[in-house]
Amino acid sequence: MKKSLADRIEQYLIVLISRSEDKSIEIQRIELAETFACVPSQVTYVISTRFSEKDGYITESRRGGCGYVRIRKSSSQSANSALSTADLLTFITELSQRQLLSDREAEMIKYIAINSCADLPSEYKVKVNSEMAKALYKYLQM
Amino acid sequence: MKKSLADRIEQYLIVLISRSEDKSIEIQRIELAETFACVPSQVTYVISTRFSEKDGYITESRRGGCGYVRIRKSSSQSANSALSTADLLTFITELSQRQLLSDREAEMIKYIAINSCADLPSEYKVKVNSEMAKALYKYLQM
DNA sequence: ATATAAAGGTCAAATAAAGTCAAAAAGGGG
DNA sequence: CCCCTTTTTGACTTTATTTGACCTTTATAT
Repeated sequence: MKKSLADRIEQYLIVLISRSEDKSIEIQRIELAETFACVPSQVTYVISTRFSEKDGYITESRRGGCGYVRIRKSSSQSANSALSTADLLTFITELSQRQLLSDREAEMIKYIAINSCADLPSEYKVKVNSEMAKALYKYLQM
Repeated sequence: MKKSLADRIEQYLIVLISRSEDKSIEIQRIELAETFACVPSQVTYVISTRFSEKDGYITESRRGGCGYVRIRKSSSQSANSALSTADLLTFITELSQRQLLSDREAEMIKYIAINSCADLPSEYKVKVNSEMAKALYKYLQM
């Protein structure tokens, strides 16, 4: 499947969020646009179509000099039932840091996590993500 | 009996599906129409008359830039999708036999596969399974 | 204070697909 | 030949993405 530019930017941001300490990132719209060689409003488009409140994210921004866009995983729901893809990736990274997963295993499972529910309706996506985390956790306990 | 255009397109798609790793293909309607030198809606016609749910297929699509039509052979009709999950497990076993996965990796991924979509509506379960197979396959190619 | 530069925001147009629907054409059986 | 079903076509609709022109906000230099 050929990925659209919007899809690629989305994945990039998801990975960044998952790698972040506190499940939140701060980017510069212009910089990201340069990275992907596109117009800045493309970034705005991606954020508004894929990182909305409905998708479980909260965004803030500031204009002017030293402006930024912050995307944060809204933690309200992350307790038990719903896990964003970024959360799941973070979780996998943690397992790897605790040496419960090898680097290769972590990478592979991340790849699976990103792709296997990529275009599921978001209420199911968060569910699969959280089940996947649970399964992984349980498997490694045994 | 002369074969109609619709028949030829049907055959073509059936071959593509049968050759695919996970019994699912993703096409671009316009592209296929060009291949057969016909109007795009001819493709829609073929899909709706020969690849319907009743025929044992599930289709999804997306409009707009980088749009696609995905056709998937649904491995079990409505009852339960144990078979489809079984297919995925078989596939994972094969990867392990071909030494693309270690024993531990195969076991772990099987465990995840079984649990992560256990109580999803079956049309989505089948889909996650097939995406998972596809992701695995693609990851190991890299 | 004010001006200016440096962000980000908005919105609509352009482009790229796919879907719908009904009319026209083509077959096939009686 | 006539009627019915299937196929073929194309005009129009809907949805998604990409691009760019113009607007607003904020920090900083004068």
